[in-house]
Amino acid sequence: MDTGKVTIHDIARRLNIDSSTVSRALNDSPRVSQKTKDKISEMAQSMGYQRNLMASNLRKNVSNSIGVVVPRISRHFFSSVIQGIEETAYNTGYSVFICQSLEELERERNIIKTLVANRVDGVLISISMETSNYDHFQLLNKQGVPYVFFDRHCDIVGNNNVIINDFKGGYDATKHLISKGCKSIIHFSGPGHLEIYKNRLGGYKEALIDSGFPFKEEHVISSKLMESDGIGIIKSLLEKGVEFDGIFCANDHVAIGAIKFMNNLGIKIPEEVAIVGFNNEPVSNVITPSLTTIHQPGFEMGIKAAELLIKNMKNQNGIFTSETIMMDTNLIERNSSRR
Amino acid sequence: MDTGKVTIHDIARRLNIDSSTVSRALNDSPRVSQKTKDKISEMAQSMGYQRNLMASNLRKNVSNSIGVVVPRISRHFFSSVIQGIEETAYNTGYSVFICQSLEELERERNIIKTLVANRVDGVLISISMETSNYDHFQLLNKQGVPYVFFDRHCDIVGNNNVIINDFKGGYDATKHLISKGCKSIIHFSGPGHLEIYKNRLGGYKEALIDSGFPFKEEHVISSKLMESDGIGIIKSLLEKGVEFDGIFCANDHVAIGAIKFMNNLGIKIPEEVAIVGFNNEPVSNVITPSLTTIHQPGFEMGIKAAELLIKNMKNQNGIFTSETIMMDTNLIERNSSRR
DNA sequence: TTTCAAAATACAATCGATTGGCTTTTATAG
DNA sequence: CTATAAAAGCCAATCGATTGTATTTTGAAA
Repeated sequence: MDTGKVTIHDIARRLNIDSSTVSRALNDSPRVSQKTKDKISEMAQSMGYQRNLMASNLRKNVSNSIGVVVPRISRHFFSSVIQGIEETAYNTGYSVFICQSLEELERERNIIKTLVANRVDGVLISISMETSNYDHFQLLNKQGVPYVFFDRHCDIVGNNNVIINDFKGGYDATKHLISKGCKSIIHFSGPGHLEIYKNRLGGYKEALIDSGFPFKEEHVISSKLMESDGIGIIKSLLEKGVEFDGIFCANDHVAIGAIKFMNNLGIKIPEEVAIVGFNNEPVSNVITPSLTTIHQPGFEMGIKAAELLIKNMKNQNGIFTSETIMMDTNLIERNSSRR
Repeated sequence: MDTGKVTIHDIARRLNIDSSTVSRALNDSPRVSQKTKDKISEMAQSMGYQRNLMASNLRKNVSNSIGVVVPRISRHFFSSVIQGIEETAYNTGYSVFICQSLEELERERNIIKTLVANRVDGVLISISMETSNYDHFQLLNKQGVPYVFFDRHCDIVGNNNVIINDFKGGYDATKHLISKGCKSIIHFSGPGHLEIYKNRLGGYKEALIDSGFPFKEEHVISSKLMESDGIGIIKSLLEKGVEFDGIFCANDHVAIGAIKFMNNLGIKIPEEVAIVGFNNEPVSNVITPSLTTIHQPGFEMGIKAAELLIKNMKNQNGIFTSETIMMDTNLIERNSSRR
């Protein structure tokens, strides 16, 4: 079957030499003379040769690519991480497969399978909200594909992780509200099985206790942290007559929903209720009042995660190490808590 | 070299049959008996076999994948288009390579090369702001890789495009401002060589003329449409003493910048200046006042673009057709122009 | 039991690039 | 002019799956 595409054999035939010499020349091997190299690369150029990576990779048994699995690329945080990953990958000659689980476990499973079938050399994963079962990652172990979790990780030991210090983020956010005089602080938490939300909650709890405030179960409300959840939660809190003067939200979206709704009700932010988000999404600086939030170094995280993965990919003497890199957050004070 | 990965040959050896039978069985060929198929798939399962797509694709001379090139995945519009593309691709069995040019021509060039080297079966492109030279797309023609432009297209005939009716969008936005009583409307335009901005500008012009207003060169200001540009442009307009009571922005970001800056100056929106954006980015509904904008059906566009591409990929009898699908926009009225 | 088409399976080439081993060419020294 | 080591290049196997052709097996009819 003639595909119309030029191969090293075509070049070899034209120059009346062997295809192995062409291959070596194009790879700048010392086993080919400069004169021949020049002749070959000129011919390759003029014939419009493009190396077939599928063939090359098959032979070399690598793919020179890494897979990235995120819940959604549209989330600012994830797209900055991806930026960082691509930066490192680009500099080290890897190409990047970006995949979205859309927060669905089923898709996450399929993605892992496809990545394995495509023989990626490594995988970077931030798990979906639905992911509470980790069996599908065993496929990576079985196939000897190194992988690193970033941000949303699993509570399994022996993994490689690059994570945010969510505990400190939650702690700082809560302490900040306390320092602003809040006496009764609600926490909008995420799905309970996700480590990051457990840790943010943990930080919240400890900050309360450290400051001599009681921790109340009923002050923690879990949801999927969508904008609409913010509205619903505020509504039901008011209906139940729960008193509060501060909210720490586990992400910015749910905070935005809450702010919009409270703005409509005429509840004054930050005077009556101060609010802190998490993620530093671009919207957080656009809403009125602007939202105090916890910044996560997404770009740097991407770089670190890719570096850790590549380190593991090179270290293919069968010895897998496990390492967890924790990255620091910082609080950005804006008007939603400035008083 | 033993890679530890199971191949059809390993399965064949274990069952004492030929690897071709294993291959046919796993592909559910009628040439293999049901009994053998069962035996093989059971063994494949238990040995943890995963098809090597690199080998399979090499042999079949396809990759079952399409490449997508966008300026940035973090732009809401592009991520919705990608969602649509993935939807279609997923349903037709293709996997998707997502790549970001980051608005740089150089990266766009490299991406095209890498995609070609990876032998993608087709490419979907939305060009970068720097792209005014189209030579690198010739590589796709030379290699016989079909491609479709979406949103940001080239002004070359014979291409396949799925585009927004930018002219109508610009026309509607301007007409809307006029209907709200604006007498002097400024247009924040994008880089002049991009078709989409030319067309939005064209719509603006026609709407003015249709309504008996003069079109003034000095009312059109071009920039890269970043948030910071919005601030800068307003500043310089005020310094120059240009009078205006309406702004039509070629994207939402530049509009956000302008709104923030005018809010700070105490210029009342929409009373003193009404403003309309373009893209319906999520922030447009978060800023105060909320931004009237032109919605583009990103998701649907992704579906259409992928469908058109796949149609072209199948139609590989050498006859290339060219088709341009134009998608309609609609104006979303919000507070920045409600009066 | 033989016959023979149909069904099932085996053989071998192939996709395009890479690479260890072997042969030819070249250049230098004796 | 020959010997010989180094340089250059060729040969052939290989990566793993697919597929056209050839061969064997099966089962049913004669």
